[in-house]
Amino acid sequence: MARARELCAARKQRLTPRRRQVLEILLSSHQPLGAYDILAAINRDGEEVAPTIVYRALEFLLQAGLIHRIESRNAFVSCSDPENCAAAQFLICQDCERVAELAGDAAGLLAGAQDLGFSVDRSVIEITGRCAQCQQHGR
Amino acid sequence: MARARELCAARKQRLTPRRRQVLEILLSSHQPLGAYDILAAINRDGEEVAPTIVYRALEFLLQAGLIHRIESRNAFVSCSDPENCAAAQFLICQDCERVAELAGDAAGLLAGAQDLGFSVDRSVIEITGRCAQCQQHGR
DNA sequence: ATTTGGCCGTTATAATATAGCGTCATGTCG
DNA sequence: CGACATGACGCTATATTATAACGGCCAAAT
Repeated sequence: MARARELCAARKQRLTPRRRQVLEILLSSHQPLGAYDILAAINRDGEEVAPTIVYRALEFLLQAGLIHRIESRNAFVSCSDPENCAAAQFLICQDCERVAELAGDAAGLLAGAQDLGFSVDRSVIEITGRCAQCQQHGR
Repeated sequence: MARARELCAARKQRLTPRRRQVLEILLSSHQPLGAYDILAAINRDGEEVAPTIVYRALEFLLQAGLIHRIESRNAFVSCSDPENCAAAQFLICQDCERVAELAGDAAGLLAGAQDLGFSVDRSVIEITGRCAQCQQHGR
């Protein structure tokens, strides 16, 4: 969160209270949340806010690289390394629903795309399965 | 399409007329289609069918490995190599909307996940950007 | 002080997806 | 053959996810 502030300040982007609130909710969740989960979290605090508000904050946080969208889940998760989050990869456990973010450059994948003359803008790498822990526990 | 029939026959899966129809629509589109696009294509032929019908056919085709879902687009596309489609990768052009499917095993990515004790079920690899052609044409 | 641009809030609606139930077809087994 | 099980289909309804369009407010720049 402190880093998020610094990053935004450095880039002259405004990390407004609303945006902070949404980021805070995502940071303190240890699993991905849907937009309407975030909405519910806000409204649980007594506010009565519309979806569009949440989506706008999410859009900002996404473009700022502070969060990621898990496409295969329609969900959002805070980025573990905002300074350096160009090409994140996720391991998503079907059982415990936890998401691990792998850093690193997707090996040669993006390079391969660029070899084909393709100019990469954004990559989505999501691997679904069962984590080691859930396999052990036979869940 | 012929191969789809063979595959289903070999596996004792029923490629019913409805499923064939949906697959046919996807095969003859050279870009990904949303479920409601497919629905519209069916209804254009004079039928009056509900979304649920399309989603059911899509679900079957997905699990049969005959089509893929493009998660970042909520869209579906026929698989270019159904015999061998465990881990597809897509290059998605923002300008022309075309999707190229790369075969191959995602380099060491999946192996890397497995090294962590993660048992892989399904992988989504979608790279968005601009294809060589669209870059040239300055679109 | 005025303008400008960005953010917020409101209302409404669009787009995507699923639930639940009854029926009919197909295949199985006595 | 007939009874039954299974899976596919179709219908109605509804849930979930996401965006459009407009106006007000406030902070920063002029």
